[in-house]
Amino acid sequence: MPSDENSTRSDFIRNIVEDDIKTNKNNGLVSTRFPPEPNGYLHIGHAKSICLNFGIATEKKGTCNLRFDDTNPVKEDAEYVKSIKSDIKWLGFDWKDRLHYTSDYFESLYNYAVELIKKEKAYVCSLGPDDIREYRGTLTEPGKDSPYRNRLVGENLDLFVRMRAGEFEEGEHVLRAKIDMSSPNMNMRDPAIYRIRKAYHHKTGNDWCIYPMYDFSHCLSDSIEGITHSICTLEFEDHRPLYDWILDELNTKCHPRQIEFARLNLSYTVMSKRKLLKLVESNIVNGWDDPRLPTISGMRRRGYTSGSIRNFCERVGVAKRDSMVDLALLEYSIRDDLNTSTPRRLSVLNPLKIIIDNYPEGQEEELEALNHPGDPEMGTRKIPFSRELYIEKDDFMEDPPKKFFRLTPGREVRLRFAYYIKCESVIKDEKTGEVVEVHCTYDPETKGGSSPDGRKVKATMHWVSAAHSVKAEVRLYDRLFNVENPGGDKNGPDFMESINPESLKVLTDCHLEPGLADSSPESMYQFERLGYFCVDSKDSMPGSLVFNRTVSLRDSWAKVANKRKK
RNA sequence: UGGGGGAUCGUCCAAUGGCAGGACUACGGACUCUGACUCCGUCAAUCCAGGUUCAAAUCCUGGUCCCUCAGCCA
Repeated sequence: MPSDENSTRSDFIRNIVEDDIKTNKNNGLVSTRFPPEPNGYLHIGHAKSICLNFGIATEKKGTCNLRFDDTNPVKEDAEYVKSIKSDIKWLGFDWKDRLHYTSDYFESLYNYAVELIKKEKAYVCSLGPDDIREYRGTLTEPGKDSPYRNRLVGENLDLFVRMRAGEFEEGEHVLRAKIDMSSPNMNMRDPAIYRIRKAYHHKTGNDWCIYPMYDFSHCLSDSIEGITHSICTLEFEDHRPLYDWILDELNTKCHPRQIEFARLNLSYTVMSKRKLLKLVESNIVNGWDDPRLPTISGMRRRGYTSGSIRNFCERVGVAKRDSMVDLALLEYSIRDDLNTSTPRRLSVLNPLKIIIDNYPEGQEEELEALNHPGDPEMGTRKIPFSRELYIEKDDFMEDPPKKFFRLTPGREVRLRFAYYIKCESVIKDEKTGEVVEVHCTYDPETKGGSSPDGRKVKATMHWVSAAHSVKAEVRLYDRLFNVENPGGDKNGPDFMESINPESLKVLTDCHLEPGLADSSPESMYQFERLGYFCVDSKDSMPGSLVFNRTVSLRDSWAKVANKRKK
C-alpha cells in the first residue's frame, strides 16, 4: 500500500465525497471503481485515474473495484486484461476480491433493456447507420424521429429477442432509448443502447451476438456494484444526463453520482491510444514497453518506481480545467524518490584514458567507497585503483572556459574516494587533434580523497580502473517529441513530424566499476554525477550488461555550458 | 450560429465574501569528496469591462478566449 497516503489532500472531488459522508449520503459509505476497457495498455494518464479512485477509497475507508468495461468484443482482448491487472498491482493498488467485468452483467443488462422496452422507453430501430446519422440532425438543428420510433411494445420485444437469438445481421437493427430527438444534447437524441456484433468475446465467447453500448452499461454496472462516486474524464460530462436518465427510468438499487475531472496531459509526449499505437506499429519505438513511452510498462522499464508515479499523480492535482503538466515535474518526482533509495556507483559513459605516470606499473589497490553519502546505513564497498584509468570525456578540457573547474592541463582535481591527480600532459591523435590520452601524476598523501595539508581542489570526478572495469551498453533516453504538445495544433504539423530524432542514444563503450558485473535486472543505481540507471529487464545479460538511464541528475554546469554555446 | 464545461505566477494545484498561498521550473546565494542532495533567497498570477459590498479570484450583468459533443467506440 502506498505509504504517502496520510496527507490531508483535498480537491473538488474529495470535497464532494467528504460532504456526502458528512450528510450521510449512501449511509456514509464510499465506493469507487476504475473501469478500463481492455483494448490497450495503461499509461500515466490512467495512473492518475487509478490513484484518484483507489486513493479516495482508502482515504475515506471505502472500496475501489476494478471493472473491465468489455462491451465491444471486436476491440478487446484477454491479453490486455492481463497487462492491465499487472500494471495496477505494480502501481501498488489492490482490488482484493472486487474484480468485475461488465460482461458479468450481460444477462442483467439484457433484462434492464427489456424493462425499458416494456416501459415504452426503448425501441428497436431498423434504420441503417447512415440513416441514423441523417436523422440525428446536427449541433444546431434538431433531429427527426425514426420511422420505427412508435413500434409497439410487443413488436419491440419480439425483435429484441430475435436480435439476441442471432436472427439478424450486424447493422440490421439496433435498440435505442426513446428520449428526445430534438434535445440540444446529442447524447439524448435516442442513443443506441444495444447493437448486433457477431464476434467472439474474450469472456463470454459466442454466448452473445448483441452487446450493450457504453452509455447503457456503464451507469447500470456502477449501480449493480453499489458505486457511490463514478469518477470519469471531462468528455463524459455531456453523457451525464443520459447516465442519470437511464438510472431514473429503471428500477435500480442505487444511483451513483458521476463526477468528471480533466485528464492528464504531459508535455513532450502523447497519451492517446491512437497515437501510442501508431508509434508502436510504425516501429518508431520498440513495443509498448519502450522506455520512451508514457505507458506504465515503458516507464517501469525505464526505471520509474511506482512510488514516484504515485507522488507525481498527487503533485499534479485534480481539477476540471484542461492542463499540460510540465515533464520537469515527473523528473523531479523520480529524482526525489531515487535520491534516497539508490546506492551510488562509479561508471564512465564516454571514456577518456588517464595514465598516472608516478603510479607504479602493475600495482593495484582497493579503495573504500560510500554506497550513499547521505545514508551511512547503506555501507561501503571496495573499488580497485590502478595506473590506467578512465574518466569522462566531458571532465577534461585542454582549453577550458572560465567556469570550467574539472581537469585541465596543470590543474589538480580529486578522483572520488581515491587521490588528487594533476594533469601534466596530453597525447593527441595526429590526424584529428583529438585528445586521446591524458597523463597525470597523483599525490600518494591524498589517499581516500583528502590532503593532509588541507589544500582544496575545485572538482571531484568519477573514474574507473581501466583493467578492472566491466563494459556495458548504456541507453540514454530523451523526450520522444521536440514540441510540447505533439499534434496539438489542428492546423499545425502531424504529431509524427515532431519526433525527436535523438530520443535514444546507445552508448556501447561504457565502463562500469567491477561490482556492477552481477547486478540483477531492474536493479537501480545512481551513477555519480551522471544520473539514475537501471538494468534493462529484457536485454541485459550477465556478460553483456544493458543499462537504461532513467533520468539524469540536475546539471547546473550543463546549463552554463549550453548558454555559452548560444 | 445549439448544448455542456473551463479561464489564478512560465507550469500544475489552493484560497468556498476577509492578508492571493504551495509545489515544479527559472534565477541568485550558502554548503559540498557528486557542478547532485540539502538549506536560504529572488522573480512571478486572479481573462476583460461594468456593478453589489466596509471588503470580490469568489456574488451579479455584459463580453472575450479555450476545451468538448453530430460512433451501431469507450
